[in-house]
Amino acid sequence: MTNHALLDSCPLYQGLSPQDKAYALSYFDAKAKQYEKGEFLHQVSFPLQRFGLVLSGTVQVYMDDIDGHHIIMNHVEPGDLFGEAYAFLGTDAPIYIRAVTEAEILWMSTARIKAPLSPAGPLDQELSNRYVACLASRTLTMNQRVQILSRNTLRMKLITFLSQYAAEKGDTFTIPFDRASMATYLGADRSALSRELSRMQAEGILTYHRNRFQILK
Amino acid sequence: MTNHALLDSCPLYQGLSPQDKAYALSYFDAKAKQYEKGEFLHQVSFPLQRFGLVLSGTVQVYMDDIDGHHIIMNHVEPGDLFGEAYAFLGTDAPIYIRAVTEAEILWMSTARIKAPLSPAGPLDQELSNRYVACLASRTLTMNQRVQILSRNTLRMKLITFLSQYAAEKGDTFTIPFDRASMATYLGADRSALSRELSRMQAEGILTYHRNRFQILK
DNA sequence: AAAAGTCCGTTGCTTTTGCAACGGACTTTT
DNA sequence: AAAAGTCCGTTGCAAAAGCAACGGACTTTT
Repeated sequence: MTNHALLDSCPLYQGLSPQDKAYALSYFDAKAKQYEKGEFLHQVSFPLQRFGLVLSGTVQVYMDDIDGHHIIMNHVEPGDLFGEAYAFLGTDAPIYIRAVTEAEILWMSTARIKAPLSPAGPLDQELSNRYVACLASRTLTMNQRVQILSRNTLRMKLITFLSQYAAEKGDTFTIPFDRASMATYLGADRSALSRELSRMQAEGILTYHRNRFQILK
Repeated sequence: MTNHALLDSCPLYQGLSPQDKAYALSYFDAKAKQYEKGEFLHQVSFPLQRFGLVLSGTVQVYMDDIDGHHIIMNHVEPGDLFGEAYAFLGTDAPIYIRAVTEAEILWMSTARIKAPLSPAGPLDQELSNRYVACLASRTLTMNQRVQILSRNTLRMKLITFLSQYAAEKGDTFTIPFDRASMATYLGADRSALSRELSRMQAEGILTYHRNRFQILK
């Protein structure tokens, strides 16, 4: 059975009554599926038929470059969506999607968005709008990512990255990355990242332990 | 009068009959406006009410970082859209939009997407789908950008950047950037970029003159 | 409890990059 | 035609960052 409590943390379902949630689940033709740690949810160069909502666990969307480096496109935690754009376009998706931990995914279809029932039910337009809003928000998220990656020193990337968390969560927060993933996410080397974090801590800019950070000034 | 020929190069209007184009223009409540070189189309922290289609000229969407560097979010040429996501969400847009050259912009509204007429005309759903497809494509474009920026050496950024053009246009192509903008787009220093390009030319990887490139291997 | 595995900080070394500054080719203005 | 402006390559130098390797703390497995 699908976890209705978690659905509330996803903008697609947020605040809907139980009946409306049930309607929404059928609107998106939602199907849950379980994955083991390390399992691939999608392989390069297949079209992505559906987009996913992470119900539990963590998922990463990434590409590989020639040197064998991963490029993290999207790091997905419970309540977050992935693949909305690919699913709508139906084009080949040159990405890997992999379960970082054991994970449960709710797979959904865009068919009703593209071809609404006629006459459309009262909720249909609302759900369509929510989906489009998610798609638009994705653009904003990626803008933030570009903002980080465009900085030309690692320190500035870090400051931008951490500021974005601080803006949302306050001075103290936990990030969903280990060091290696964080480095990949920032487009940098892990040791260079550790070194820079050390320096910034020594300079009194911040404090941290593992993936928990506190910004001091 | 709006240039109907150019509309055909925009996925929103492509292939529509003249009557359908006229309908589409009213569907999006399209209004054209002229801008001088250097003029701002939008300033930081105002909500963006409409999204734009560049009819002529060039427009850049960018942010500024603390050091006064520009971060190019979107470089927009005739036939391209900008601001689709902000316009739909109606949130504050922390960006500058500026005419790089004299430009004519077709400003459009998302009102009909959010609240379709009922009953909807036969074209309405098609136009809505086209808009959403544009939004989804934007995500893919930004993915490509992230792919470039995630690379950890300038050379790899360059190879990724140029490969993306080569994949689309073949071995020889012209890019829409001068060196300074190209460097900003790659998140790098202009002189470092020039240096790396020189090296790659010396190594026989490519040939270039100004913004025209030929990939040799 | 030992062994294996994971995560992370550290460091030496080399390469890359940013920064600042200059000059040449070319275009536009006056 | 001179002057001003723009664009771009070049270079010296200092700082930054990648790479590789090691070791310690901690967790999980056997």
